[in-house]
Amino acid sequence: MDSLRVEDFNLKHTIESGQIFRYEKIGDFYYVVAGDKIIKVKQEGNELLFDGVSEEFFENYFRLDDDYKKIINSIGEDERVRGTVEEYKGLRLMRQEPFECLVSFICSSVSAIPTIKQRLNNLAKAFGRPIELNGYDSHSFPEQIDHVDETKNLGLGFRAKYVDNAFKNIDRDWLVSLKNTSYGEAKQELMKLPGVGPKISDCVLLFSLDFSQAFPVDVWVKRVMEELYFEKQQTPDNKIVEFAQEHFGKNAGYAQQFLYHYRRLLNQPATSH
DNA sequence: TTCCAGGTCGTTT
DNA sequence: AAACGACATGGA
Repeated sequence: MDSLRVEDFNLKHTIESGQIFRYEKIGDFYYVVAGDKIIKVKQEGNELLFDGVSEEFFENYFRLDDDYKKIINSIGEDERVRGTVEEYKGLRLMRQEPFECLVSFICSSVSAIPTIKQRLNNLAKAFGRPIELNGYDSHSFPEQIDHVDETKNLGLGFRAKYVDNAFKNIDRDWLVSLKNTSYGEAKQELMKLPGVGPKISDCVLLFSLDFSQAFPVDVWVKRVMEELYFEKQQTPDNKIVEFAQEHFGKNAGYAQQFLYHYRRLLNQPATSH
């Protein structure tokens, strides 16, 4: 068991804010599956205790390199966001592996989070390999999949063809190389992929490719933005993105994550996961 | 039973 | 350019 001291870090809010889906809480520990690794982690005050991955991997995955104070000061200039930052202080963006992130969010469209988690676990069970840590069993994210036909009931629905295409046709290195382009160009490139529109693109850009200005607009973000910034008037998603990036600046994506988390918990008090 | 969920696509105005 | 219905599935 390794440990790291952290400041302004809240593990619960970070893991349970809809960025990742394949995690389970058992006792005080979260078991997070990322790629072919299981990360076992719990927080005790300003200390994170973890097992299953190197310190280097851990710091990268949880973006401990972010200048958090600077980021929340910046987005907190807006008083509505400042309220959510105070309530959920320590919520961090994570840095996922791009291809796994892309497939995860292709699987996410018009679905509730428990359903998405189930789908990804089905996919891993069918095409990944067994992995284990301290008695916790799971399956790695697949390298490749066979054709996802209807007989294999993974619950993917109409997304099956998009997932199939992603595994067959996306060059992993090309995906990573989008980091070296501009936000606008990277988004355009991602949107050429079948099943990938502006929202999923922004999720991949924000959660895996370090574009912190990306501002994914799902039903919750749309709701909270219209309530707080558009006088409850229906507003097209692209107008919301445009406004947010202008209003919140280069860390708009961080503001988005606080607003999403805040608004979703308004509707689902206590129960969580 | 109906409604909704971290949307996107093809078609029609 | 914007609006609209279809698309699968599971949980409340």
